[in-house]
Amino acid sequence: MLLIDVVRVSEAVARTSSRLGKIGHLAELLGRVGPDEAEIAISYLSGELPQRQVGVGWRTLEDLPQPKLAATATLTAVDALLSRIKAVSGQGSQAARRTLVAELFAGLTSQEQQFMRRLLHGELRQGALDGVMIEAVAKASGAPASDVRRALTLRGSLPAVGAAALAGGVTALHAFRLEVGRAVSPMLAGSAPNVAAALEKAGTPAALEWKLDGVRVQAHRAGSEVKVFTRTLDDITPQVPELVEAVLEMPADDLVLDGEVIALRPDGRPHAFQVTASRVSSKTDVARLRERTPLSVFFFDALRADGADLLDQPYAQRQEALARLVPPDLLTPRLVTGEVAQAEQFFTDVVKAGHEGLVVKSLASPYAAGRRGAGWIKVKPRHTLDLVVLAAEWGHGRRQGKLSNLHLGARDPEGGFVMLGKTFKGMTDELLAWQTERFLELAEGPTDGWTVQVRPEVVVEIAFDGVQRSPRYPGGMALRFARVLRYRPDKRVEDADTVETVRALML
DNA sequence: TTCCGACAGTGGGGTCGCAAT
DNA sequence: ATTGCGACCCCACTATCGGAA
Repeated sequence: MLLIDVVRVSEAVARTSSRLGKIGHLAELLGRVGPDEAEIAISYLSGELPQRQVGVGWRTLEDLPQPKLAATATLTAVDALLSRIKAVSGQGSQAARRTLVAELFAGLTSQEQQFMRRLLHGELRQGALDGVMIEAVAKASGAPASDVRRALTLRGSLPAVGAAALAGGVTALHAFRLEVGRAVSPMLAGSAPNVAAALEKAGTPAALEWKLDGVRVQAHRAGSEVKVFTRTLDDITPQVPELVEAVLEMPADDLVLDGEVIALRPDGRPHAFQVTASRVSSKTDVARLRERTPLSVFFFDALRADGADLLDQPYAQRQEALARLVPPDLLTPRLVTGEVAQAEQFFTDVVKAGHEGLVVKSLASPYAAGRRGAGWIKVKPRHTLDLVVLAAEWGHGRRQGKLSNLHLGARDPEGGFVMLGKTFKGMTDELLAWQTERFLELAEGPTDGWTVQVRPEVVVEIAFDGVQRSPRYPGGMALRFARVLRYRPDKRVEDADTVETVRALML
């Protein structure tokens, strides 16, 4: 199959707003792709590369060779070239990589170049990724979507699952099983504004677990071999020896556990997230790093234990298995209750202990891997500040032509403003239209064609999760997860919060 | 007919490893 | 030694479609 066939379908999908229409276009192509090219086609049309990453980003794609006029590139040829690019990126010069990237793009028409560039950026923007492709695979193979989804959960790769479904239908899908040593898509949580709302969603009584601000880990043990994966299924085993040792001490040699790894201070309070993230991502000198910044692990779920898969068991039963295997000090603190007052007290306690909040879990829910919002709901406290808009950046995609990303500043009592970060979150279309007009009126000073500097006259109420140390911003601090709540036309700039107020929140 | 769950899109700050400067 | 890029850790929120109620 030619790349242009895939590109044309992608464009048709992008033009269709109906999901069923998108699924129809995708399924039609899956019906005519050969078995040796199915994985590549599924991969591209769900916005991924079979190679995952090939070490090519926006900078490498800045200047590309002249496009060809005739579309002759085959899927397999393009795929082979991408594999070579990945191999060179793994060990070799950027010059060699650029040569191969140029070779790839020189063989493509301008239409194909556009597609490949977006694919490499991870910004397909056709309105269809995994969720829609699952339905398309189901339609093309005649298998139920739930079977496709379940196989994906267990296998972690939609191209592999899709190709199997196209070749062998439902039977092939049922052959996918949880395999110790291969990561399962982790179950994700939805969110609620407060504990009462979360309890309502989960149903009572519910389990409330501490939400620790660390890195999600999935630990597998087969005999004396342990592997640890992140949320995106990356293997981080060498970086977390503490966790490996803890799992090896457990009285079972066939298990899969879900938990969170976090760096704690000697007094038991958590380090800033940056400290945990740094430890977990450091690959060199791990032995020395662990002495200075040891990692702790807290497990909250068991996906396999005692030779049995537990994914379909209700939460309460998985907890029993977990408690049998994991020593009490490695269990995530939890409380089962249906009383709102008791739950709110637990929330107050966890925040006072310096942690992020709670995850509220339905006692009946199975481990619905890879989906958000099923039976788990997170609750975190929310801070707010009144800040001043210092600049705005033009948006991309559906926000093209709209000023989107805001530069936020706190008032400096000595005069001027100190930038604390940016946000593009929380804006409705109506708000985007309004702020575009307003900030163009207030535009002032130099522009790089991308960022519009504005007179600091507009006060905006910002919600955020916390203040973190920043090596980037002048005040040495930045807001974490900032989002717009509303504009405050009733407030003057002199009423905005000061740098001192923000600094006090960092301590 | 209305409601709501799931999805895609739009980007945020911080850190590491690696190659180029 | 420093800088820039790519990848990946954490992530919130809105718009939209289409099945559920």
